[in-house]
Amino acid sequence: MTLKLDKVNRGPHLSTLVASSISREIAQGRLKPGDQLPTEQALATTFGVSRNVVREAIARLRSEGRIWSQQGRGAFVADATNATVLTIDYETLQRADSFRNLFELRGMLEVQIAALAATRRSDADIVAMEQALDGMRTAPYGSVAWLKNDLGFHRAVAEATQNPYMGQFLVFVSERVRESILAAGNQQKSDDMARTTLGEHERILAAIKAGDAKGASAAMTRHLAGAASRVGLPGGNAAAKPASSARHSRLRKAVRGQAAG
Amino acid sequence: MTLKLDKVNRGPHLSTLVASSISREIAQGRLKPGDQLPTEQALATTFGVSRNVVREAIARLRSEGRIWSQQGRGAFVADATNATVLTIDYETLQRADSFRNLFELRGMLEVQIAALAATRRSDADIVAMEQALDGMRTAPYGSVAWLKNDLGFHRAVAEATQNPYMGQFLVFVSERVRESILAAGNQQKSDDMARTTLGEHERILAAIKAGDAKGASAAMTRHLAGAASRVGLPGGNAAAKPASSARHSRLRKAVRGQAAG
DNA sequence: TCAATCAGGGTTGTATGATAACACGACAAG
DNA sequence: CTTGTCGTGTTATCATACAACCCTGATTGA
Repeated sequence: MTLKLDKVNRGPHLSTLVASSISREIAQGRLKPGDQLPTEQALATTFGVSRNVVREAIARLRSEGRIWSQQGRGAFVADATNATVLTIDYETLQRADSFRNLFELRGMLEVQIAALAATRRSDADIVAMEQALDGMRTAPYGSVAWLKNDLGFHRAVAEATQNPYMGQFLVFVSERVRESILAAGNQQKSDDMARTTLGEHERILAAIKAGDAKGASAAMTRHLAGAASRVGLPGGNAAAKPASSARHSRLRKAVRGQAAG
Repeated sequence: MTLKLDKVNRGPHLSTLVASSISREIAQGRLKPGDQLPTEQALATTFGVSRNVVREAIARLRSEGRIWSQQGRGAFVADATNATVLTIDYETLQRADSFRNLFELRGMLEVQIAALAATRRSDADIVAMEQALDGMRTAPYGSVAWLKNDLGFHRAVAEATQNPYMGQFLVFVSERVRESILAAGNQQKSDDMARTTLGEHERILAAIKAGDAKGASAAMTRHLAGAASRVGLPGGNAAAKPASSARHSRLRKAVRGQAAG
């Protein structure tokens, strides 16, 4: 049988724990922009780790634009708008409303992207969409191959806009949505769903092929509504996950037995 | 007197150089997903740095989801879809068409957000928008305070959707757009522009206040069209400009300005 | 008095070596 | 063929030391 381990392995590294701890201090306002962080040595002792680990954590936060450091002075909290990367951390992803919100954002992008794709698609884009659709036809519904081709179809649509950022953003949001779905884990499959989903995709492709922007966005809207109901969105925000609070058992060697159950 | 000196230097850290070097290897396909990276020791010797520096670079790449490492085995290149952060590096930001593409993405978000905000805004949201507008009225056009309030207005609109991801994404994209504008450095100011821009914002606010979704998105569309022309982005066919003039000095200047605001 | 200089401590950046934890194949024993 | 052990290689972490740099305050010179 396929034993589904939760993919929360999420950094047994101490530096990850330190980084998210500091990150939380910033997010919750206990460290405001401009504030100076404690020295690396102080952080090392308070967290009970070596200064090296603290430095890895700081390197990570610095690359995210959250903090900024200068030799001889110290490390400081950066302005929020300086963030050079867009990140959605795992904890907020687990909240019940985050799935609905992400889905809404995804829909907003998809509908507009479909319309744009209909007016700009090239022949190669059409081929890519058809290939992804074929891949979905030959894979069992909900399997890894199916999901991969599903995402591939939507990415092909996004790339048909000839705007690379569309695909980049859409894939990013879609992946977060997919993680949310997996975290909820309440999806049920049926052959009926496979047929319905395929039909929705085919209608999207047909509209894009015909260069019908309005039709494409309408078909995409229908597809998203169907997908929402398939994952139990309308009234069913079934967030039955027990909130994973087994995490902070004080740093150090608490990470040993994270087999979870 | 705090005079801004040329001290930015943009990453004197060796770990930054190592990280971007590895990152480039991945981006250019010399390291494919699943490939194993050289050992930390090997990387340290080839780059001529200490193993510690390599570890900081790897910690950074790992936090970005680009690579994945396991104790006792090694570090491996992760799948592209595993990226947990969305990042737009300065090199692609420098390309001529990236500004147009980012602006298009921003517009797509803004128009939809405005419509959604009109149906969901609370009184507090309206107050936030009015405050931002007041801030724009009392600041000189194009000044740091003006830009801050401009962004604040759009963020207030996004927050009125009651979907936190909307604001997060919009601010991120808008900041990249602003960086692009600063990098191009071809903006010219006039009092006329200030009045026009303010008027556009006021019409957006009025529509949102009235709960008029269609009006809000229409007003936002007009505002974006105006903004596009103000930064020298003609409506449809301006992609031909080679514009390879943006050099590193310009880029650094833009980075410095962003750090100040 | 005032200004420049300089010494000292504190902080980050980097290097180096050592140890623990883990993965994996080789190899012998059953 | 299976199992247990062991050795090697790798990452994760610790500890220490030094270099580069910033800031402050005392000293010195005019």
